[in-house]
Amino acid sequence: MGRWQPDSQGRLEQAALALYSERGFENTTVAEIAAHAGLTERTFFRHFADKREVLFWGAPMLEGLMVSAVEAAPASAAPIDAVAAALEATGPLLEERRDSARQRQRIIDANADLRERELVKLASLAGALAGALRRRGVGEPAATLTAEAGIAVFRVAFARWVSDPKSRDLPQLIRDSLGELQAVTARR
Amino acid sequence: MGRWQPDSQGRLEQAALALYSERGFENTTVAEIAAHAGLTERTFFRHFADKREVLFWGAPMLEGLMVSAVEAAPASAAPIDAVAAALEATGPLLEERRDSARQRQRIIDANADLRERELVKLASLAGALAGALRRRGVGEPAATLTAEAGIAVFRVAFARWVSDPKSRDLPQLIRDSLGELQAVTARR
DNA sequence: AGGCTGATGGCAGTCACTGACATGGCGGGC
DNA sequence: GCCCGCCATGTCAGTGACTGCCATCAGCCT
Repeated sequence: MGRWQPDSQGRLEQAALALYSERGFENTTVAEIAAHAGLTERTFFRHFADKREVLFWGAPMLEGLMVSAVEAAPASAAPIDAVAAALEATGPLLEERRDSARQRQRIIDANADLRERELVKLASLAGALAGALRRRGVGEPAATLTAEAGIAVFRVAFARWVSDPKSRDLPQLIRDSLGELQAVTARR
Repeated sequence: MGRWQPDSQGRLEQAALALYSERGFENTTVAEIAAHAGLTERTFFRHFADKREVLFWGAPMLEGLMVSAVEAAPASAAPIDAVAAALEATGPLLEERRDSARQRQRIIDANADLRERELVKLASLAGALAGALRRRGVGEPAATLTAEAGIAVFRVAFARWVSDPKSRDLPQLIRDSLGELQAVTARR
């Protein structure tokens, strides 16, 4: 038997989610999270850069998924369609974790600091998408604008998917939202 | 003569800008800012909610300006055109303060926490624009998508305006960026 | 004159986060 | 089979952002 219990990071994450849900993010101290995981405060900060980051553990994976999807899109695809494919590519991953996504979103929505951090992650996603587009030869500011518009579509679709318990699946909501964006930005 | 020097808030702001510029946001303590303004740390927090907020003092004014412009747009204007008018309406205000806008942006760009707060302010702008659109009868998700797309356009245009010392004026950059967005999101 | 107000000071406390150093199983090399 | 270095964790002291509470006191109002 090892000197330490296994999966410290996972235990910290579980403890944090439970406490944030029960008493709210602000009313939970890092020391409490660590104690519930059988660890110390100092160890928490070795696994997570700060108290908020526990909730955004999966962001880099999502980012990688989207970037791969842009890269996998046929060279003939228009930038906006490559981005649409990237957004839809997150469908299976998220559908599979719909319940935990919903719990996580409740926690985030209840606290301004967490909403702030969420914006950073979405901005990072937009930056990664824009970079992937530039690697396809898309220039600036087209790459940034396409990526930002895509993230706006994703936000709208994701919000609906999370809030409505019997909404359609995420890729369909993404396609719908993209259609709305195109209708709304169309030149007359 | 009053018991206190006048314009505490202004003195705090000036001291903060100077110190953030000289030694960076992270290497400046609130106590130092307060001391430079001839006040105490406690008073700083009576004027600004937190250490970052000093730099985002003008955001509510910008928000009000944009909302008024949406309200002033003719009822016949399409949502995207009302938003475009709102973005362009910030031109005079910002052109007038181009130098301080540039200094402020250098400070923000140099620090992750400040970039994070900037995202909050932009999201707040988007929310206010979306609300103004809904009051014009625009439904959801069209209102949110139009507002978010507009803010993306503003970000791109503002970044160019700030970074390029001899760029065209802001309203023109906004019109150009909007044109690019429309080109990039157009249905084939 | 007396009392009220509003901006500020002073102070103690909490908590997020950091750096430096100690500890001790475990796995690898010999 | 023993030693040694690694590495995850513990321990501790410190800094700095932010808050609540109460004191102060010039100016204003009555």
